[in-house]
Amino acid sequence: MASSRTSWADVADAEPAPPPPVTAPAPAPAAASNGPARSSYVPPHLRNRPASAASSTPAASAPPPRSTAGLLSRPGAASAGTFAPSGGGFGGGRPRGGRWDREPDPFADSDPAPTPSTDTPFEEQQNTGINFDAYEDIPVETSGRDVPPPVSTFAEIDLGEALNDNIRRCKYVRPTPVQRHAIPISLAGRDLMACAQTGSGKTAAFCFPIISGIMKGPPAGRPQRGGGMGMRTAYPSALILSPTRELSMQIHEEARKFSYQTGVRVVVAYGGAPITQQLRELERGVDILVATPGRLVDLLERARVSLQSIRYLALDEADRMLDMGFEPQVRRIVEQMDMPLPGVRQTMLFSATFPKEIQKMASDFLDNYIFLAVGRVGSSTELIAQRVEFVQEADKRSHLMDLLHAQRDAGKQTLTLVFVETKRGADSLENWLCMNGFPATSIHGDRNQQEREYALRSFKSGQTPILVATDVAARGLDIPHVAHVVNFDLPNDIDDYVHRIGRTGRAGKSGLATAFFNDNNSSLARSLADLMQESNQEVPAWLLRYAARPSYGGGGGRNRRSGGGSRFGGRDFRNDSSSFGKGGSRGGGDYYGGGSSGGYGGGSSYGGGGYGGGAGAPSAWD
DNA sequence: AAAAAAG
Repeated sequence: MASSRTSWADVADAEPAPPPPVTAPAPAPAAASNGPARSSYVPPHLRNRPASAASSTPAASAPPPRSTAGLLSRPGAASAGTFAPSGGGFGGGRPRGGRWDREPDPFADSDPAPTPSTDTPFEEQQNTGINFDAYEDIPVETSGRDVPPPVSTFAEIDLGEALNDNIRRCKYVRPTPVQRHAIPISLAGRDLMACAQTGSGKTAAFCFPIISGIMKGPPAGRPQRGGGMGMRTAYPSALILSPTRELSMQIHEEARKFSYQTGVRVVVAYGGAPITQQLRELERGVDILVATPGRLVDLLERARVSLQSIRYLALDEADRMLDMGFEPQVRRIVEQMDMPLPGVRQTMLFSATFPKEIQKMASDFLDNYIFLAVGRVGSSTELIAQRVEFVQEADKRSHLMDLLHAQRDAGKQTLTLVFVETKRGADSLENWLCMNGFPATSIHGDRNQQEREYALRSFKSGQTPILVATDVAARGLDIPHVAHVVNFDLPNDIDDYVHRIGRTGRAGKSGLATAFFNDNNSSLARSLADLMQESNQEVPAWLLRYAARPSYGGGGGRNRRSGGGSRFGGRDFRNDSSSFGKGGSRGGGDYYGGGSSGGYGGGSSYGGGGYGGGAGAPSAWD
């Protein structure tokens, strides 16, 4: 995810964002006054329009009159002269400040930098030397019909004044590669399947067009047919789905920054938290709903949310959303509720890894889409030093202790993220670490949401600089200052490994990833060795010997990436004439290239120079 | 086989 902290553009200028200017809110424009006072929420496309237009807004989901959060501060609302200040409505002439909710400042630093207790301040470890010229060399592959050309500046895109202000507040100077390509595609209304790194502004890449589109979008009068929906049903215009609660929270925080003072309302809904507050937020109006699947299904069943006004659908970590565990739920949401069909809505799928099987499945959700791949996997991990050590199960704990001791003795105050395979394993390792005097906490799906959030906060702040985690923390989470990722237990899927180690080495900093390998991981040997080689990492001889062994059940190159060393991050399966459907359980198929001619084959043409180059490209493919 | 996601 692109938080303001990890955006490339942001890193160039690492000061904290200044508080946003205090804009004097104009008197709230009056809205339709011929209806009951409850109609205080006006969809953005009707805002700043003559009252007559607004008055046609169905008021079905209208909240009580205290709810004009976005409206108050929307710059456009300052030109409220067009609004007839007809009395009543939702508040012409209401004193500012009064009972009106002010849009909270999303740029306020609610997430302070870690406060290390020892010598080395984090700031000194921060690499601020971003080489922006490196952008130009990033390999990009697009396919599909009539691909809109990329832009190189935000100025070339008309995102509107309010959005431009927020881009400035986020200190984004230039669009990142994925933004340069994805934003014009999205603004052109095209569906998109994008392979993109996080930390390169992926969240912004789909949020900007959505926000912009909602602001200037066509009046999509709220559907009234059916009548099944109640008065309190919310009709979001955009839906962003993500696989974990914490990732949804993170996207929500980002989206709030991007939509600050635009009048576009972003609401998040996820499980494990009391639903009542989420319902209240929804009642106040929602343009963009960020959600995890389970809670959304709940809301849909309660008819508190309807998807019939959805114009934009975005799946973050799309390959995860469509894998075995999630697919039924996601299909239900996308195909069996009241969501407009592909071709009517606009659909955007983002992920770092896109197995061909999942690409095929995903194409069900898309219409005449463009495939976009930005960057090269091999170089993306070059900033991360990868080590593999042979450690028997029984020796893992003492080995980990050695690592942590060494780190401590080196005087490094660093955040260390330790991945384990099971929730139970996470608990017991955390417990063991604490017993041995290491400040550790843990996050996994059996901990309650409060505990999960507290653990993450405590880790981020440096208060508990060791976090033991299951794969709940493997994807998308932007945790600055993680210097070391330990794969205490290796995952079974190389893609998971890529996502896990991508928690470090972000935003131009170098990172270290250490894996404990033993016989239990032999099925991963081949793909791990390949990945390391392609990332210019030194592969231990013993691992190569493992890799050379015919792996159980696998045979041949089943678990291996093809493409002659090019691991360029994904190819459009539509361009792949060979048959690749055979026997592909996860981890088995060749995701990254079906033919010998990879899009950017030969890797070395990009090696060292442009993208990686130590210049500070984020290194995770998320 | 495990993890995640509803309560």
